[in-house]
Order: sequence, then structure tokens, then C-alpha cells
Amino acid sequence: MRITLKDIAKALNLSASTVSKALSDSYEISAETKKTVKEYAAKHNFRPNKVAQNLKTGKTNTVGVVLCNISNNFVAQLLDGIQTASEAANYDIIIMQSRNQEMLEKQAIEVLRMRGIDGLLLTPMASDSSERELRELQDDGIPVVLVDRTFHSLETHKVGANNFDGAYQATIHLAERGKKRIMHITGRGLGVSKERFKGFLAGLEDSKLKFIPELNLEIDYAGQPIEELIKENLVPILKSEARPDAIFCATDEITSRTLGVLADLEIAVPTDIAVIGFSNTPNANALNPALSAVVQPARKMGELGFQKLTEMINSKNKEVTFETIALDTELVIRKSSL
Amino acid sequence: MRITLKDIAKALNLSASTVSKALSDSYEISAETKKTVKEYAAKHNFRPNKVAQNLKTGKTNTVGVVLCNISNNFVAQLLDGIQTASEAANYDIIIMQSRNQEMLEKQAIEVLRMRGIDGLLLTPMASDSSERELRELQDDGIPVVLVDRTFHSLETHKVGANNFDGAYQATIHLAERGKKRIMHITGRGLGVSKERFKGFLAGLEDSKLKFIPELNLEIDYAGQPIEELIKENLVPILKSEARPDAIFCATDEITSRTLGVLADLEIAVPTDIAVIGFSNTPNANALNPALSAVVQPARKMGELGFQKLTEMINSKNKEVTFETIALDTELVIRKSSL
DNA sequence: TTGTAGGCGTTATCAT
DNA sequence: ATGATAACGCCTACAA
Repeated sequence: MRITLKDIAKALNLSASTVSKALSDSYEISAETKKTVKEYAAKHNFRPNKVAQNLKTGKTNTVGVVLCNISNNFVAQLLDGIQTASEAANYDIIIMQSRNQEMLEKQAIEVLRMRGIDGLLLTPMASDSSERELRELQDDGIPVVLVDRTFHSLETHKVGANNFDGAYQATIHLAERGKKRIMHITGRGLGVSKERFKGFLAGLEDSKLKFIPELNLEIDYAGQPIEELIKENLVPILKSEARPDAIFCATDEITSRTLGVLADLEIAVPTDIAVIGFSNTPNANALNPALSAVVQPARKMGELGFQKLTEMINSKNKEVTFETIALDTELVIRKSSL
Repeated sequence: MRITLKDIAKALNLSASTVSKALSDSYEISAETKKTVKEYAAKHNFRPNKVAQNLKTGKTNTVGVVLCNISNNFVAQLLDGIQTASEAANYDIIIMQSRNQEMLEKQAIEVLRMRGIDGLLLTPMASDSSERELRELQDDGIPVVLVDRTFHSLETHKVGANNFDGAYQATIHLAERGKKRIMHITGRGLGVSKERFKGFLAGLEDSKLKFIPELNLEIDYAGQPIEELIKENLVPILKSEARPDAIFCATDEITSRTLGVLADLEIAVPTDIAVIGFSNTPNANALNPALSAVVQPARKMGELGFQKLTEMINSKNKEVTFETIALDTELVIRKSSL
């Protein structure tokens, strides 16, 4: 069984407090005692009970991370950045998924709160999701930083990508390649996609292209089989007069799926239709064809978000002015848009 | 600030213990008192402090999950299964990544142990990684279940895939398609790949094909840029007499990367070389070309692993005979191997 | 330099 | 039906 402070104290004929102090290298304790205690502790593989420590000190040295969906490449990379930063700062992180369900998001926040964390990193589902829970957390003195979804209404630091500009650049690129009829596919109700749509429109405008309503497709993510949905919606458009010569996909998931659909339909990309989209897939060049993509600086976003959070944790009760940071995306041109 | 049991007690002129009992619906408490207490608690948004609860009861209702690398499709799906099962069982899970570093694996286990968990789910890095830490956990009465990497030496329940058979089937498939010179690419030191290699050899043998040593490539995962490594090693082989007419890739990562490399080299798949491999990518049909794959039942594996774990948690001190379960893989034929 | 006592928030036991 | 008390493992004044 696990050994406790008391056990050590008893074994060495010391008091628990002496042992505690010895282990934390208190100046009050003699070198000799420290040595004895530490040796004994090491030998018996003593580990302080964090639960008890937490209860006493109120500090957990742990940051909670609630992500919408770890399977997503972008999110996985974001997490990677968070983890890198947390290791450097010597914090533990507890990861939870909301799986794009607001109930689970709320629940995850609650669990973390009850369990004890020093701060929370969150990619909120919607612009006002879990607001109450988040405010309560803040009222308890636990800072929150929002990542990716910077459109959320909570007042705090937010770190995301420059979605407008990413979409703008991709659109300009297509226009420069001579595309005239550019389709836009996005997910319904995703906050980030709003900015991307604006960027798309601005790109069209600056390229003297008109926005074609028939070529604007909004997929409802909630209805499970995305690929089916895309296919159902896309086929009639491709057969119609409105047939596009390029597609801009606003999200990671949609980009890959659209490519899959086009491959299924044996539509040649980019010959028949050029494709570009937001995507952080690490396999862009194994896709059919190699994918031109707007890449988000996911790792950096994670690191920066974490950094902002620890800043807040370590500067309690100071007044801070909150920032919203939009990191630049990168346009990586491969074959699919040429 | 957060409200505590005591606060409620004070406010209602009750004792803390009465409040505690009322909230847990103890039969000792009158309906009326229960009602008052619960209403007050709800109104003031009381949440029991789990840390204190844990300290007292020793139970955490939490399971630790240590995964090697969440970015991997297979692992992400595994996690999905674990999470589904944990939600059903009303357990919280704490996810940590070992990122394929044994030190981080040990550390993650330690953190979880100190923090308090009722059980651990682990995809161990190597066949004897973190053995001491795991045994200690078991000695503390905290059960451990190993997932995916069933070759680990710890005595406990293990849930993985039938790697031998998956590889065997893929190899047989290639042979049936008339392939004679089948290459094998795998990762160095990955435990699961050993079984897969055996299956590959058995498949060759049963197809009356000989194993060609020049067509056996072992990639060292640790050295970062996998794609570069594959390319470096593959190019000379493709130019040589030994040129294969098919490739069997033993891991998810290698499969995607190999496809990317072949695309870069403008080698036509499957015309020039057929490809099949272990892969759980959700974008198999967006790849170039649509990928034939050995798919692992990742979600099921996660669910089953979690289930085994809760079984152990709830049947403490009973003697159990440990099983090692090998779930069947699925061979999904698409274009790349035809 | 070391020890004692009290408390973090909860629950369990034993009174009342 | 309710309350007082102790305890979980640790930390920290304060006392010795």
C-alpha cells in the first residue's frame, strides 16, 4: 500500500510536520534529518497525496483542457501545442472532449471545477455556450482562456486564427488561377466559418467576381454522415448550369470529405474543378490530388493559449486588459488548386 | 466564491452532517429537511468538492487513460470508444499522452496515481515500459487494463486486435491479385508490428510466395521526418532489380506516408505498384488512390477495454483469471490494391 | 531544530 | 430525525 507522511514520521520517530518540512527542504530542518527523511521516503517510494495537498493548499498545478473533438487534425495539433507548453511550465493537464455537444461541454467544465484546476483552456462550441459555467469559474478566481473560437462572448483572453484573411487569400488565389465560378462549402452554425465566409466574399469582391448564391452550400454537421450530405447536395449543382470551376471549403472536415466525394464521382481535380480549403491534415500530399490548403498555426495557438492562461493564473487579482489574438494562417499551394 | 456544506449548514441552522446526508438522500433525514436543503443548494449552485470527497472516500469515480499519441486516427477512435463507454458508466476520464516517450508515460502514470484514479487504461509504449509503476498501481489496488499493445508483460486484462490475421488477410489479398513481389514496410520496435510481420510471412507462405529480404523495410519512427525516411529508403529499391509490385504497410502512419511518397514520385497506384496497409483513416477514399486497408475495430476496443476495467474496479479482491482479447480486423478493399 | 494543533470539505460513526 | 466528532493526508502557524 501507499505510504503516507505519518508512516514515515512513525518509522523515524519524528512528527508528521517535521517530515513534511524536511521533504520540502524547509530551512527549519537540520541537514541530517532532511537526509534521513528523504532517504527513507525515496526507499519506500513515497509520493505525496495530491488530493490531500490540493485540499489543503487550494492549488492543483493542473490546467483543464476542454476540446470539441480530438479526432480533428487541427484540434490534435492544438492539443500538441498545449501539451508542449504545459510540460515546459511543469503543469499537468486534464483533457476532456465536449464532442460538440453543449451538455457534455458543460459537464466537462463542471467535472474539472469540482475536481480542482487552476485554469481552463476551452474551445467553446458556440458563441454563448456554457456561459454561466464559465462565469462561475471566473468568479471562483479560476481564469479561462478561449482558443480557436474567439467569437465567444466571455470576457477573457482569446487566441485564434485570422480566419478572414485565410479565406481571403485562398479565394484570391483561385481567382488568380482564372477561376470565375467559385463555390463555397461550409458547416452550419460554426462560429469560425462566419469570418471565413466574410473573407471569401471579400476575396471575390477584390477579384471582381460575383457571389453566386447557388454555389453556396451549408452542411449541417449534426446530421451524421457528412460525406453523404455533401454528395447529395453537390451532385445536382455539378449537373446544373451553375457548375463551379472551383470550390473553397471552409473547414477541415469538409475539405477532406469534399475531396473524397469528388474522387467517388470521378471528377478530376483540379482539371475539372479546383479545390482549396482550410485543412491541417498531415497527409495533404497523399490526398487525391495533393491538397492546397489554408493551414492554421495550431501548435502555436495551443502554446500561446496556454501561456496566456498561466500568465493569468500567476497574476491573480491584478487588473488585466484582455486581448483577442488572431494568428496568421498559411496558404500552402499544392496540386488541387492548380 | 464557491459555497460549501458548512455554509449551507450555517445558513439553514443545521449541522454539516445533516446537510451531507440530506443531499445524498439518506433515509435518516426527513423529507422536509431534504427539500429545504436541496432547494437551498440548488439556488446557491452548490457543488460538492470532489477533492474533499476523494480524500474522504478514497473513490474518485475517475479512470485514467494514458495514450501514446492522440493525433493518430486509430488512437483517436479508440479514445472515442473509451469515452462512449465511460459516459454510459458515469465515470469521468482523465486523458494523458505519453507521446511515445517512456519518461512521459511514467510521468503520466505517476500524476494520475497521485491525483487519484480508480483504474487505468493504457496503451503501453513497449513490452516492458513503466512496469514498476504499473505494478505499484496494482499493488495499491488500482486495476490496469492494457489496450492495443497486448504484448506487454504485465499480468492483467488486455484488449487488442488480431494483428496476425489482419496482416495475413491483406497479404493473401495481394497474392490473389497476382502480386508476386510484395514489399513489407514497418516501424522499428513497435510491438504490434511483430505480429503483423508474422501474419505477412504466413500469408506469403500460404500463397507460395517467397519472402524477399530486400523488400523488407523497417523505418525508425524516432527519427522525425518519416516521409523523408521512407523516400530515401524506397527510391533505391524502386530503381533496383528488386522493385516490388505491391507494398504492405504495417502501420497507420506508414501507410499514409507511403502513399504520399508514391504520389510525390508520380508512381501510379495501383497500376505500377499496389498498396494496402493497416489504417484507420476516415479519409481512405479521399486518398490517392482510395486506400485498401486493414481496419482495426478501434471504438470497440476502447469500449471493451473500459468495460473490462470497470469490471475489475467493481470486483476488487475477487480472484480473476486475466484474458487477452484479440478483436478481428476488417479488410476493406478500395482502389489502391486492385 | 522539532513538535503540536488546527483545518481544508467531506463522510461515517455514534450519540442524542 | 438530527448533531457532534473524528478522520482522510497534508500543510502551516505557533509553541516548545
